[in-house]
Amino acid sequence: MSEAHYNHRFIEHKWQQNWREKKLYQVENHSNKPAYYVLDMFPYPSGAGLHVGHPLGYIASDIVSRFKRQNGFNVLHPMGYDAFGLPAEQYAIQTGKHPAETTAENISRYRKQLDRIGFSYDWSREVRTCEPNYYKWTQWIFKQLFNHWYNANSNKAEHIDNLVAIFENEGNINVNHAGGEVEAFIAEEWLHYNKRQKEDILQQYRLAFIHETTVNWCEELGTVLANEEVKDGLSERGGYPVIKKPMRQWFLRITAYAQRLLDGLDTIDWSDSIKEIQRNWIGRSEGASVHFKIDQDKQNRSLEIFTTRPDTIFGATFMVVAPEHEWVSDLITSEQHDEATAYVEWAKNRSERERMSEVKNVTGAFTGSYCMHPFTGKLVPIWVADYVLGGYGTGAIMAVPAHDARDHAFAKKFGLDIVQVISNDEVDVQKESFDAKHGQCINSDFLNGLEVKEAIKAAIDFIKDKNLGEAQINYKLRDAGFGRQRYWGEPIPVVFDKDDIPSLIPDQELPLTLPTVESYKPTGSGESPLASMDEWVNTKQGRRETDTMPGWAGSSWYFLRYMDPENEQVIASKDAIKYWGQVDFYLGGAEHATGHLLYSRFWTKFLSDTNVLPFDEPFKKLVNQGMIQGTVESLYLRKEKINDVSHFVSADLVDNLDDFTQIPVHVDFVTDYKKTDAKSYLNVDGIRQFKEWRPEYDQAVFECSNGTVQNGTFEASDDSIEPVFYTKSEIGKMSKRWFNVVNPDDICEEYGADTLRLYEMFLGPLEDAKPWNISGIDGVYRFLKKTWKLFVDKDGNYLPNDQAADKKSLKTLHATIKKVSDDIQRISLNTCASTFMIAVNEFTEQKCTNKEVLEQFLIILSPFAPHIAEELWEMGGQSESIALAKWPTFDEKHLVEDSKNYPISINGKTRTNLELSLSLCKDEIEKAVLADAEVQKWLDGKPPKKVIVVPGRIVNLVV
RNA sequence: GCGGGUGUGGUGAAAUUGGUAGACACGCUAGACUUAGGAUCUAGUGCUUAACCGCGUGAAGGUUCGAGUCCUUUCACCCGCACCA
Repeated sequence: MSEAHYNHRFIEHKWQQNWREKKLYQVENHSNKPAYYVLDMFPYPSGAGLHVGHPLGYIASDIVSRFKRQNGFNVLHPMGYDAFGLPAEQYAIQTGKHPAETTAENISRYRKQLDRIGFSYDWSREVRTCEPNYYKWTQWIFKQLFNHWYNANSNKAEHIDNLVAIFENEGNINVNHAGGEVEAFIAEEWLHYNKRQKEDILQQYRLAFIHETTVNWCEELGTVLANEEVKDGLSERGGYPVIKKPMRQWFLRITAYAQRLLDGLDTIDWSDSIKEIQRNWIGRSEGASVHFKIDQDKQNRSLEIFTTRPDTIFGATFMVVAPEHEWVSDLITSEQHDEATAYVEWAKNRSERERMSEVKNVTGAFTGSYCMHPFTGKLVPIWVADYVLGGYGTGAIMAVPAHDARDHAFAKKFGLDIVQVISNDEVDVQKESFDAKHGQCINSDFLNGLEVKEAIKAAIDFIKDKNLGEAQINYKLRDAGFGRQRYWGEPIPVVFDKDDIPSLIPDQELPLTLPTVESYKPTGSGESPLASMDEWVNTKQGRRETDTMPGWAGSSWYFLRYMDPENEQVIASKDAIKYWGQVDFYLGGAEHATGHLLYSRFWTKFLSDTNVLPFDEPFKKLVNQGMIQGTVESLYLRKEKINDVSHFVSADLVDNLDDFTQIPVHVDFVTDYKKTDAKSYLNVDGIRQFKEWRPEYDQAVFECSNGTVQNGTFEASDDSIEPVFYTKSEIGKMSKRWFNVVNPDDICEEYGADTLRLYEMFLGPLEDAKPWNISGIDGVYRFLKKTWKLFVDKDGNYLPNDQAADKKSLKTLHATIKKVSDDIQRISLNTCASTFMIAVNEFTEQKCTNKEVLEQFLIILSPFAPHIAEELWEMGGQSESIALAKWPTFDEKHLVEDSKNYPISINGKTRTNLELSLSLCKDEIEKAVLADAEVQKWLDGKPPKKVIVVPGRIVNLVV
């Protein structure tokens, strides 16, 4: 006897247990079916648990997985955890609880939440980046990077031993590599270098290398941050100030792959916006490097600059070097010493934040030195200014104030010459620079009369001919800092000997496991908590590296480990990698555009160079799900206290926002939260709850338009009984921080996982950001109940039977098959949900009881709502899971119509409809339309000027 | 400033190749039924109008028999990058 009513709690529990026991979603690495790999970006298991936004992408990818499985693919659909990270460590600092412990707890909570939603993950393949048997391979990849260099001739990574062999034979004269600048040496010299010198040279070549640089130092977090982790001079996590500080750091030479990372974008199916973000980040620009001979230089040196506008070289009236430029102190003359040195010191000590916030405010100083203009031979002064960046190009520029806004501002401020060299009709270059890349050269000797584009070519040719420089390509992309002064990360498998020369620990000692420490507090000296563990740090081979790897290390290759998670010999077997190949479908947030998504592409290319992988792009197709937003509720608080008492003011009374700060309020206290057509507000009870929650405001006054509330009593200014204290409602992130989190568990409890799944899809296009709004969920729940009623009557009897299906039902079924099959493939999952609703409405109307039709419908519904589909499938006597059922084939013949209700438009406006046979030809249709009484009325007896007949679509008359 | 994206009812949104704009839902309005529910069913619901007409996809032009869709200009909002020479 089945349940008469749709009971989601019972059904979902039953089937989740059944799938688990049968290991239904476990897959093998061998199959005669084609492989398909569907991957979610694995989560960082935070203490807050999942909110309804997280599963959005997981639901979509689960639908694709189930769809592919039913279409005959062997589908790899795994899940795991990105388990190293700062929050667990900060929690440990506060509580002393080991990060491994909190991480494990968070993971088990995540798992429970995920299980309730009915995903088809193969959990036997779960990976956790913090497990030694996982990070063993992260360390192994690091070792490979250390042991390789980038050969710019063969355009791939090669083993460092090959490089050493070359050095021993012929020095580095013929070596063309991507990496640091190295002075030329011959074999003889190499052989005479000592160990230290050799290693210093090799460090310029290795893809993982240690290097003294200025880093983004965050005092508060006690760590170095990558550029990506710094936003506007503040740490992305926590918002603490970040300054520049010199430090010895591990780096990965991602810049070696800049061009390939750029080129590879053309081969993958990702959104334009993500590709553009990456292109922008890599920041390729073409131009020329030019040497400007320094006047009166004892060493006879030339200042090398990079420009994308060599066509404007005759307009270069001064030079600028960055304060970090290595020759700055040499360039500063004794007359200029005091002023220029003071400036350089000042500029170097400015924090990132100060530099950014004062972009408009140009600063700089004259060094006292001059360069010789390579084209004219004139002397041009050399300035130092921090608008030129030490890290880009050569850290020096030729300034062309007439055609570059920044140079222009600088010239104006310091009274330097402005010489126009590109003609234009719009701007007076003495007042404003003309930066556009078009116009003709003037005042430019042999370039005169040339268009900008031609002039660039001509100038580069000249530069090359005269040996003044060469054509050059620069990238904004920087090498990636790889060391973190943190505990909760992968130890870097390196020891330093007594001469401080780094070497790798041998493979058989991997994994180098993370020891237990007494304190997780950073040492403050910039070293990780590991540094205080003498017995761990000091080994026979030397002193261990105490930095750990950054968060992105483990996530840069995790998709490979799912293929063969237990393998102890290699990161994954060749066979497994060959069978599964690239990720066919990758789903996750767009916020990883310049982090994870770039680093994993880099590692994949590297592993491809070293023959670990047969492909060099990790993710063939990428879809970015939009954020599910929440409504943030806040109260307006006067910045100034009145008589030492805090005053909150109802939103309708607030005029000048500058006088107020916004204090977030827990949405549970708010009346009419998110109801349509109602403004949300606090009543007396809400105010009381708020004060209990934030006791520091216990004495506060709440001003509303109908009175004030203080100490729990409401003094009305009119005859109202209840205060209405309006809150400010804004669409924003769903986050613990804003107290507006909706837990998927609650939705599963009330409406069921199938409703949650279908509703999240129904909400709108997957890639769009959309606010979570509970009110629509009833419609989806009703739909599932209606679906249930197609199969089960009110007494619990199973309804479908073997009576022949009528034509209409077959038409509904096949239209649905077609639409849903197409829409899943173009990831238009919201329209699938509507299509199901239409189908169920039609079947209900048709009183369809044909078992075959209804069961085929269940199959296509099952990726979206697997539990109810499974239950109704079983009721029909099926013994195998619906997840293994074959996706129905669409048959055109059921959709063929013999007539069409033509819209008849007159002058482009639809006026009437006419039912006509589809077998009619154009002329016959025209005749029939003109004969129609309604049409005649519109024609008013006159013949139409023109008749357009589109058979099967529309008829349009022009009168 | 540069790059990417989005603007359609009271709300979430459909409209895949230019062919009946607003599917499917939410909400709302009436009504039915009743084991009074967060139930079910029926009808209506872009604006305007008694109705016809008219007007309607951010705005203004254009192409076309026909434009949400194509072209030009422009406005607003969101996201990313930003002193990158």
